[in-house]
Amino acid sequence: MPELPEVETIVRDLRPHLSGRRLEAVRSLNPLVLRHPEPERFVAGVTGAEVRSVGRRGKFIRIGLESAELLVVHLGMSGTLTLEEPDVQVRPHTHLRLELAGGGELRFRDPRRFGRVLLGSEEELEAGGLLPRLGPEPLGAGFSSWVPPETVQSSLRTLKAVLLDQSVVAGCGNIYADEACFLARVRPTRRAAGLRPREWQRVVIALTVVLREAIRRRGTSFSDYRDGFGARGEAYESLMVYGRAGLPCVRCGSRLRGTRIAGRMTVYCARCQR
DNA sequence: AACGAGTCCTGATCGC
DNA sequence: TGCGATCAGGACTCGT
Repeated sequence: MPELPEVETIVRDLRPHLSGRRLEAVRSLNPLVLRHPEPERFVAGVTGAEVRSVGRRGKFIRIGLESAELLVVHLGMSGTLTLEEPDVQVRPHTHLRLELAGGGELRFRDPRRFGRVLLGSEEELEAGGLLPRLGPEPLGAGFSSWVPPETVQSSLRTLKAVLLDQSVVAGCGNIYADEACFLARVRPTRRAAGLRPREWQRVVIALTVVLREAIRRRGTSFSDYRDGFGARGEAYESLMVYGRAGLPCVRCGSRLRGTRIAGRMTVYCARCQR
């Protein structure tokens, strides 16, 4: 599932190929994935526009157009955004195809259709409540000294639930929340309010470490994720806890426990994480 | 207000 | 072998 490292990898892959290029035509569009605006306006707004920037905020891909509008893509659970040669066969569940001037095609594919596409100015999208408010970027400057807000420090929620809350920290999903908790040696089932300052500090540092390492490995290909060119990432092999319930802890060898927090599969080591 | 639960959706996997 | 049931989960909506 695409989280911050996967989205960042895609953005880095696409940026040099999209920047300065013109979006010639919308070759196909499934209205079901288009959250805003109406299809007619979307096509009119995209057609002929030059790409000025390719960026990311949390798990949102933001493609800036010369019109100052943003083409925003969220990959949901199973989404991919790839650059393809036009003659490469279009796979099922491809919901958006943007033809690039000078060859190539940007394709958004998403079998489970949890992803979505939006177009509009930042102000327009925010005013319409189409972009959720997001917490700080874990890889942004100064995050290593980040202290969770009072609302979190007094929250009855679990640490895991807090890490998954995009309004608290942007970009963390189920995989890296578990990985960060393991590296920080803090149990994800703990109440957020109960964490001591030094434990918070460990979690914060651990989160940046696991995210950076995953980016270095070009993302985790668990099932659907692919980079900007359709290739798999190799971070899956280096996961310490996610998907490893019942298997030995890489640190102490005891059996990793699997449980469910906030509806999400959660894996931790009861011996290493307190 | 804040939090849990339900919802959407398809493909992989499992058991009979 | 084949088919139905189950599971996975990001972010949104809806109750409590």
